[in-house]
Amino acid sequence: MANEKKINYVILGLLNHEPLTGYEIKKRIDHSLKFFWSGSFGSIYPALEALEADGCVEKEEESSGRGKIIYSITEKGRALLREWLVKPAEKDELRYETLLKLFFGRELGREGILDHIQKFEEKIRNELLILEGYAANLEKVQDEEEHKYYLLTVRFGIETYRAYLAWCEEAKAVLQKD
Amino acid sequence: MANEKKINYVILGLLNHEPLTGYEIKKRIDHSLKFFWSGSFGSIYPALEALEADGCVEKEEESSGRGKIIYSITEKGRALLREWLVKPAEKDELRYETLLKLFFGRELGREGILDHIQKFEEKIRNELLILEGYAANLEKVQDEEEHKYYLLTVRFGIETYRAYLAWCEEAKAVLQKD
DNA sequence: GCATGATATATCAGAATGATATATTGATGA
DNA sequence: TCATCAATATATCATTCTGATATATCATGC
Repeated sequence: MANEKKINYVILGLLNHEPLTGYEIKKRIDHSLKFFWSGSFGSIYPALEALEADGCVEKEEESSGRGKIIYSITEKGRALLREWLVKPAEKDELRYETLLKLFFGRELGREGILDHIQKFEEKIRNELLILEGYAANLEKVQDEEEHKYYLLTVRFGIETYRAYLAWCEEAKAVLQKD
Repeated sequence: MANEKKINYVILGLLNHEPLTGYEIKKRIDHSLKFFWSGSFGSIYPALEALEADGCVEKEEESSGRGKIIYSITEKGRALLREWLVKPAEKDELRYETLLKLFFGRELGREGILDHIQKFEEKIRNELLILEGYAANLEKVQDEEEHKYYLLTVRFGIETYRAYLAWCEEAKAVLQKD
């Protein structure tokens, strides 16, 4: 089969912490999971419907207001989540357009490639600051057991990004010495 | 628009170095680009047909033998490649299922998470050896201008993977001290 | 001669993206 | 008071891409 709908497990994992609307799930993905996962509305909403039809999540529709739909995980959903969690990770994938352009760099030339590296470096530097902020918070507030795991993913990001920045310096040096 | 067919530029970039069949393109992606890009037959063959209809590549069909189709880039194709190369990279994305499972680690527990980290570490260790082999070769044989850029992408992989391994040690230490 | 693995092209269901459409709520400030 | 704008919220769809499968040929070793 083609990929086994990873979005389902993302949703179940997030709902396992607290009930959420589809919109809030998207926000969690874009903030907390941002550095190692992504997801769009176009996959979230249909997946929520399918999970509900399957009995893995329950919905509670707000009758008043704008009628937002709050989902929570069921015991069946939690079982499905656990089943996936114990299985070995299938795919860890890095997909960097910057590196693709760098690989074909001869056609673009030294200056163009230096531009790409420059932009990459700036983006990483900004995101590193954000990650360091997260880490500082998580190190202070260790009230929930989850935080230990959250902090480990943040630490992964920090160490990776520092390695990226070191590489940027090296790459610039290589390209600048003619 | 939904993503602008990156596979086109991968194909043009590879053909810009030498004429190739669809099958050979897939091999190049799986070996040379493996650490930062991927691509499937299901996207390569249709893309080659479309690029040919567009005049960006030319095909030469082997009349004898199994009738393999060798594609080469045209001037129009090279122009399209250059046009894309100068544009800033749109998306650099990391998508690690291992980190996703780690983030939801509370539900799985310490032992299960240590298993995932162990497997991740082994995979990275193996791939690092391969990358170091590539680097050694590329450092020796600097006969083509391309090699400078190839080496930079390999160096990126090496430094990143070393950071991953350092993180693995840290993560195991954090989880093992109860 | 024949099994096996590599080469080679092709197709397709299913998954996911990114864009767009629509409507409501809350906050700002003129 | 009320206009405006950003954030909240759900939904849909064309396009892209994956991963699997099908089919056939070529090269190699036994």
